[in-house]
Amino acid sequence: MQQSVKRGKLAKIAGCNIETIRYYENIELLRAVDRTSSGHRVYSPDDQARLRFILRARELGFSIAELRGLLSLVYSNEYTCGEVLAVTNDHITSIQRKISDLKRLEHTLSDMAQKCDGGEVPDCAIVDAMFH
Amino acid sequence: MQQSVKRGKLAKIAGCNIETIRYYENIELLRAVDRTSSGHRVYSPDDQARLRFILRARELGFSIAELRGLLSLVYSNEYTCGEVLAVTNDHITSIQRKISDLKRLEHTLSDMAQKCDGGEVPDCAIVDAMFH
DNA sequence: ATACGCTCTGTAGTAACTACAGGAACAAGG
DNA sequence: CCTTGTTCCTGTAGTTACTACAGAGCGTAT
Repeated sequence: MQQSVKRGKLAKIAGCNIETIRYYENIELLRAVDRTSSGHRVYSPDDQARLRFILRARELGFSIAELRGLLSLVYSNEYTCGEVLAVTNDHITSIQRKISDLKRLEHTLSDMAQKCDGGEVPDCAIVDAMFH
Repeated sequence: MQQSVKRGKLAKIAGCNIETIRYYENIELLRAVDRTSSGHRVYSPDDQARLRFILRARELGFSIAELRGLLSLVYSNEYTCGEVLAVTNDHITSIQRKISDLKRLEHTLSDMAQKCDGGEVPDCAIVDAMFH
């Protein structure tokens, strides 16, 4: 009971929106935590750690589906370093793919922008390119 | 009437899902096109060009909000090259920001993965890092 | 005439939250 | 003890850009 907090305070210390916590409970990323007699949620230090883990993984771009896999590994108390590494490497690959897609996009757009003189006339290489 | 098509065929030649076209009509990116007497939509070559423009801009990563601005410029018949270039440059900037965010993420993850030996033991640098 | 495929409509689902409304509970001041 | 203000509860709807489905009507080929 020492470091228990309610939802508002947890949101503040964890650095997320208060509604996000309820959302994570709804989709069962967080367990249905203990309540006071009047129904207010009470988060133990363990609950707080799990939320921090979730938020950190989300910051690192893991989807909630990926995260579910990660959490069940970690909380099974039977995970191996290799299993976690595999999930992480998959994720790195998908980030690299996104980066190269965006770079290609940037190139295309920069090329288009360069052909455009930015003048006052309604004859624009960008528009032409978009119409093909 | 020469090159008019219905929704299914338009989707096929434009390379999008048939429902996407109706969606664009709902949100008023595409106008409510002419109908046959029985209510089937009929797309003129102009309608087809506008759809291609929209799909191409979406491929280039313009959001629908940005696209709306672009379309009203282009279809006002009063746009200048400079105006289009400004929208495009904003968009390039936002893509560059996304790229650098993703690169930072990739670095963090790669660092974590490198510290992890991928072994069979349940003691993982990645998990440690996620718990802080 | 019948079968098959395309089109119509409205509605609900996707991801990952965020926001709001209406009501109960808690904490502090007078 | 009462009032006020903040926090909490619930359910529901909105966000972005689509996609999917159900049930009905229409078009065409045999």
